Amino acid sequence: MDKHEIIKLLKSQQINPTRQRVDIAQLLFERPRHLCADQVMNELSDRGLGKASKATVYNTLNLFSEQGLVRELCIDSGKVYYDSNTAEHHHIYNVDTGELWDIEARRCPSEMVPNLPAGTTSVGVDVIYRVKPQNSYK
Amino acid sequence: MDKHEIIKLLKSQQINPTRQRVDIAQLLFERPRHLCADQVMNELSDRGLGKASKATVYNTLNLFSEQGLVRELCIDSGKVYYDSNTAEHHHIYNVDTGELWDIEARRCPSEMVPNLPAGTTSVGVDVIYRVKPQNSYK
DNA sequence: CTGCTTGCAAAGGCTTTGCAGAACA
DNA sequence: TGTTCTGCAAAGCCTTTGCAAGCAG
Repeated sequence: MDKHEIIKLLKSQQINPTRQRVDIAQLLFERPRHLCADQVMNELSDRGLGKASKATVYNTLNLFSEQGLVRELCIDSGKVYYDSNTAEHHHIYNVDTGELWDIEARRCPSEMVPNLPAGTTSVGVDVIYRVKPQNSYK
Repeated sequence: MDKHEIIKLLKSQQINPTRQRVDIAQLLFERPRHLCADQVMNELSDRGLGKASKATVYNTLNLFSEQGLVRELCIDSGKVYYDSNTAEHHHIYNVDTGELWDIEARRCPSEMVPNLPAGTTSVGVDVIYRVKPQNSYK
């Protein structure tokens, strides 16, 4: 996704495309990724991209998430990952190595979808398959 | 589950049944529950049960989790919940109110279980249906 | 004694907040 | 000039750690 498309994307969500926001969006949307705040900070400086302060990175990621551009991922407590793939999908997580893969969502037969509590409506479903190396002792 | 059973349960997992551990286990196993560390601390003092220090509560919950007596739940980042229901099951989480319900695991037809990455083996699957009140603006 | 537990306080990691200065329209 | 952002530092929350004192066999 080039800079022009990024700006269009941000504007489409009523997000003012400031330099920092565009830079962060470029990292996220160059391909489907899972990034946490400090990875964003590091990549910004490792590449030629302009830097952003910690506060701005957090603000921006929260903003993107509120606007539905990314999806917050709660894999293991401690830190939040932001998933730039907003299509419905599930995850496989290697608890030993931290690797995280997207997998296509398995569409369940309708009789397998649970009844939601009265008065509630669905916001989404998170499915995480946790795996470990076959010869791990954990 | 009475005190005697609790002690037997702990011993069965090679856990020395100290006073603090038994008290914490009683909270968890009186019925299927989802508790985080500070809730455990509060309940210990709110009821006649003997108190435990923060460090001990955390150590104990981690110990129980390592020994498979409880399951760590990562619902929203920030804090860890410990689920005393270790039977295979899924969850419904109300993002507005924080309510959390157990639901029976839907056993998927085998063709819906994803292929795991080569060299890995399954540790478990977490499924969380996120819901909100029907008239919430969130 | 010796090893395991506890509890306090300090340290640590991640995230949010307050606020002054900068940028932009 | 007014609004919106940014960035620094401080504060906040949850959790872990270091270590001395306590307890049990």
